[in-house]
Amino acid sequence: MARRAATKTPATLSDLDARKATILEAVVNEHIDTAQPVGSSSVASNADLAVSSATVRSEMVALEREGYLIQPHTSSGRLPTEKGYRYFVDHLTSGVLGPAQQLQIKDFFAGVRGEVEDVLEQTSTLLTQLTSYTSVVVGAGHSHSTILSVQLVSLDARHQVLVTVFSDGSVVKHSVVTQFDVTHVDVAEASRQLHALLLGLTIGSRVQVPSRSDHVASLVRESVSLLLAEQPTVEGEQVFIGGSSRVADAFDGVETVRKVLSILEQELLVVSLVQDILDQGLSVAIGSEHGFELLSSCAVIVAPVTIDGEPAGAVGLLGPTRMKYREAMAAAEAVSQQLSHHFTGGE
Amino acid sequence: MARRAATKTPATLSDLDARKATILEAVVNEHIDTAQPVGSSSVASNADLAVSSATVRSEMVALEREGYLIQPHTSSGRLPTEKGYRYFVDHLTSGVLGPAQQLQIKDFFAGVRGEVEDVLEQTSTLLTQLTSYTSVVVGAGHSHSTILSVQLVSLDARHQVLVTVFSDGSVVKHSVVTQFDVTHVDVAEASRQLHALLLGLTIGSRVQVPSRSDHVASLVRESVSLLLAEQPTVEGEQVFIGGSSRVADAFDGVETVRKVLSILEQELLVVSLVQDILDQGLSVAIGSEHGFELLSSCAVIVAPVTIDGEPAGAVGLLGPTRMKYREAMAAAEAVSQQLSHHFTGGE
DNA sequence: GTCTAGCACTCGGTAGAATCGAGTGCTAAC
DNA sequence: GTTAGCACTCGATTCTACCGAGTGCTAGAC
Repeated sequence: MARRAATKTPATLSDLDARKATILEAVVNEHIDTAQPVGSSSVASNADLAVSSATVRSEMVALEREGYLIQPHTSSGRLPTEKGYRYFVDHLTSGVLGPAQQLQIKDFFAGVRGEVEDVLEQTSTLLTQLTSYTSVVVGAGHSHSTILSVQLVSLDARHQVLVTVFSDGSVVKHSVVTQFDVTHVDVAEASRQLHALLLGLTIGSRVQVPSRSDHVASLVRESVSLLLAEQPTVEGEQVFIGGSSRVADAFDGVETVRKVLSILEQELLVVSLVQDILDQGLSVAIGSEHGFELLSSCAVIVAPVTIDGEPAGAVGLLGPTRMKYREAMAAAEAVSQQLSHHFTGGE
Repeated sequence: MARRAATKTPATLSDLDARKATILEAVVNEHIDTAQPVGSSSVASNADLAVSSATVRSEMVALEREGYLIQPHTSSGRLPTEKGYRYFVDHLTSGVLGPAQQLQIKDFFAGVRGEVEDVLEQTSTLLTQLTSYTSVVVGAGHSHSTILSVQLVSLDARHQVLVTVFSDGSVVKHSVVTQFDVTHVDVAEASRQLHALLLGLTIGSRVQVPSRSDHVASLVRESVSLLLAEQPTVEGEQVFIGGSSRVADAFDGVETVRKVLSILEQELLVVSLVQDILDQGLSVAIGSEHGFELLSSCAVIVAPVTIDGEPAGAVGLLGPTRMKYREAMAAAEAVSQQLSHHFTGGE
């Protein structure tokens, strides 16, 4: 699934002379603005190259031959191809946010507080407000965190709640149901044993459980298996999606909207999408560059979040391939940095 | 916000003679099927009334005068109005699910297990699969539950996690940040005091906190205020929305899709929407019957979930006003009953 | 009286023709 | 290498005619 762009791009992409590059950039910019095919004359007048439309046209023919542009039909303007967008993005002078947006980010992180989950969720709202695109915030799971505390609480004779606190501050709950009645004393004892047994371990650890057949031992065995059996890779990862209504006006076809929404519904897919892109070392995935067929008309921007230098999640933006890369990338960048700083500095 | 339908309906709605009722029903049924205006001839042939289209026409004129139907323009077929749908729904012979769907529900509840949250989330997926509409599952908050256990866990010198277990099995986490370094001993002592202080209380209770100025007392005060200050009405309520991509094909206009999605994004709104409808004693809210302007082209079906006879949440379905009421209501009904049973019987 | 067959009428939707114009490719001249 | 000029293409728009589904009305049948 991870196969494209990273390998192919450098070789093929950097061989555009200055004028071609300027023209390509102008086409992309205008198309992003207007959503229409771009003609040679508007490029000629628009860009700061002092050449006529005829010259632009012949250059466009070349750009089309090289795969950066396409014509929807003979004698219409040109559109950027995926490759065209890729070149554009790779050669983007990193954008600067407007002062209003900078202020908005600053205010947000100055004022935000509360639980990690709430901060992440509000961050996704912030990103959507900043960019008008659908945003994704992924918080890393606690797979590497150690267990700080384990407690078993009795609801009634056959129902207990297993509460685990991890060193990253996350709390996980498991329901334990027994086939036999247990007393408060049993639960307290099991709780004590579990705490002693699991303290300092991570999810996925193996541990020696008591093999006795009494109630306490059963409780302990059951609890341990519930807790340690979790998939260490994905469990505990948190996804917050903001502004999914924006897909409705980012894409024209109802069918496209449906496809994109159906992906967004599956949080695990979204996590792996973001992770995939990060793994490829990209900050933008355009069209088919990520492996998701259904998102072929989308571009995804990601920016990693770190805590104390350790990867701890990511923020992302999802829009049409003709999204406003410069602004969106700047926003994602700024927010991910602030978020990293927020969690690193002191919560 | 709760004003309509319940009061007005009985007087105005029940005065349709059998033939008008049959015609109205036929119009609604066909429109739901085809999404097109319905003409007199198809009604005449379709329904089991043995009259000509001309007779149907004159009846339709009457139905239009009384507000059950409208003509989009002169000389086209008729559409049901909100009032027409309301009559249709009120006189609906309660539908029966197909055997395949019954089996699907049965299998689902036979196989489902795990945390309450997971069950509710999967239930929303089930509802969407059954009906092809967007589904909503609301789990009641723990506002009336008592506190079973409170525990303060130290992350580092200035960060603690407050973990509270409620009698309904829910677990709530709060982060506590201090301006001063605290020792493990302090935390343990504060934890002990909190447990003693809060055991058996509910959210919103008032409690006497120590007024001393030492670290332990500060920790206790801070924790208590975090925990008890929560809004007892909405906090802790869980919302699971399934199949939001279905709105894309349930409505035609992009603008409508956008509006509906933007509502679904705001979970608190969804909760209050569902709650409103339940409070009105309705099981279906059509068009403007719920107070939400943006959802005026939607119908919402709700069915309450109870645990041991106590209200504990609801399931809902959201679709276009021309949704398949009979099937959708039957599905919501069946699922809510099974869900109630699932949580009542034994988790 | 109630129902229905018949008929003139309305009006949205569709198909085709004409037209427009943005944009192209090509070529000859600079 | 660049550009002005020009014929050409083809989607989009407009206009017209027309079809047909569906209506409302009325006169006659039951």
